[in-house]
Amino acid sequence: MATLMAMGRWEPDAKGRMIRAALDLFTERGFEQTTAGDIAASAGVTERTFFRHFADKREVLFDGSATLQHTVHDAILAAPGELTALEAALAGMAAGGGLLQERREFAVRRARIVAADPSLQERELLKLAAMTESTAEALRSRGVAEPAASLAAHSAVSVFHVAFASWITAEDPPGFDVCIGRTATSLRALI
Amino acid sequence: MATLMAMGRWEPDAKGRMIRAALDLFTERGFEQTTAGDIAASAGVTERTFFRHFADKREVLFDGSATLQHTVHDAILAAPGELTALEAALAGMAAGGGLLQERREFAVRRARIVAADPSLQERELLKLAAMTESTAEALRSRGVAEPAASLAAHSAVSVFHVAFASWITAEDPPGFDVCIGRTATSLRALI
DNA sequence: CGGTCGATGTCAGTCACTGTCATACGCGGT
DNA sequence: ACCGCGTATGACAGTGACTGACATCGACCG
Repeated sequence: MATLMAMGRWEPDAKGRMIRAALDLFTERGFEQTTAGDIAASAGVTERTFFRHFADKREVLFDGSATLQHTVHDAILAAPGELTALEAALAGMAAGGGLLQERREFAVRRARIVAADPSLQERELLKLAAMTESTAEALRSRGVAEPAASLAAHSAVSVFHVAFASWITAEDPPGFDVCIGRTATSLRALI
Repeated sequence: MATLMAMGRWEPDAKGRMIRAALDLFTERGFEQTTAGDIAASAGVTERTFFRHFADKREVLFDGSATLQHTVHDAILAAPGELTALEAALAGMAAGGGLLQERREFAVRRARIVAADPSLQERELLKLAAMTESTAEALRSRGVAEPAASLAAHSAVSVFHVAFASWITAEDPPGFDVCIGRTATSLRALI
């Protein structure tokens, strides 16, 4: 029962060590100036092991994205039935924001690294696109038809995106749900 | 006067030949199974020349993106002053759609290739993000404040995205502006 | 104590991309 | 017609991201 998950031959939590090492090295030298071998060595493993844990060099910065996506998806399904499509999707985004809120320091460091490299922004956009599709699927499960489901999903993720930017920038961080609420209000004023 | 632009040492339009060769090879074998050297050889140049014309292998499929972005940007600036932020942004998207409409066959083949490879979807998302930022900047030039400018830009590009998907899928292609109009109507119904 | 399974190390290989230098074409000047 | 000159290209070597194949080690299971 002590070896339920992961753990390799030597020290435990090889994946976590690589994630932390990558965050440090990327902060010091930048993403491009850090090789996969550097990260692996810094974590006490070989380069080959790095690529067994992460599909590519960028993925080391996106370990929590699947969890975030599932949290959002589940929150949408669990939202009160009387909510509109957009309201339910926004409730999901607020739930996802709660996850980030618990590790704001990590989120800020990570955001700085991503902002400095276009290839990391690409990957971030791909994760957001996956969250958009997952959100649309959840809305369809609630009986929302196309193209309303896709549009509501895109709108909600856009709100998440804009709200995240303001939350990460703020010096005195308000709650993520507050940022989402403000941004959603601005969106409603547009139409 | 015959050598105003481009032209290499041998045959003219090396860039155009590489773009067409890439489209053919990607269609036949797929993106990953085609090397940059394959495309170059098929176009009668060396691999090194390929990378002189395109920043990376994926860019060969995104040659028109800068033109599209500028067209959208200019159309927003040229839109009637009495339009709301979202209306002006949507007018820009319709103008951009007009560009794609002129080469629908190319757009369809290209879309199929992109849909089959995640790394190409990443690049497409990055181009859309650039268009979003450019759109937001144009709206700010019209006096729209933040976060309304960013949100209107995100909303308009989302409409463009969803409308494009329906336009590319349709067997009997309606006008792109019609698709945008329908999608925009669905968006307004959300809120 | 031997067998099995999973995570790791090792090594060779492909391909995307880059820097450098030599070369050849088109063009303007004389 | 000849001569430089700028620019696009060819040739070549090198780095780093990733992958496949195989051997090894350690923990658990009987």
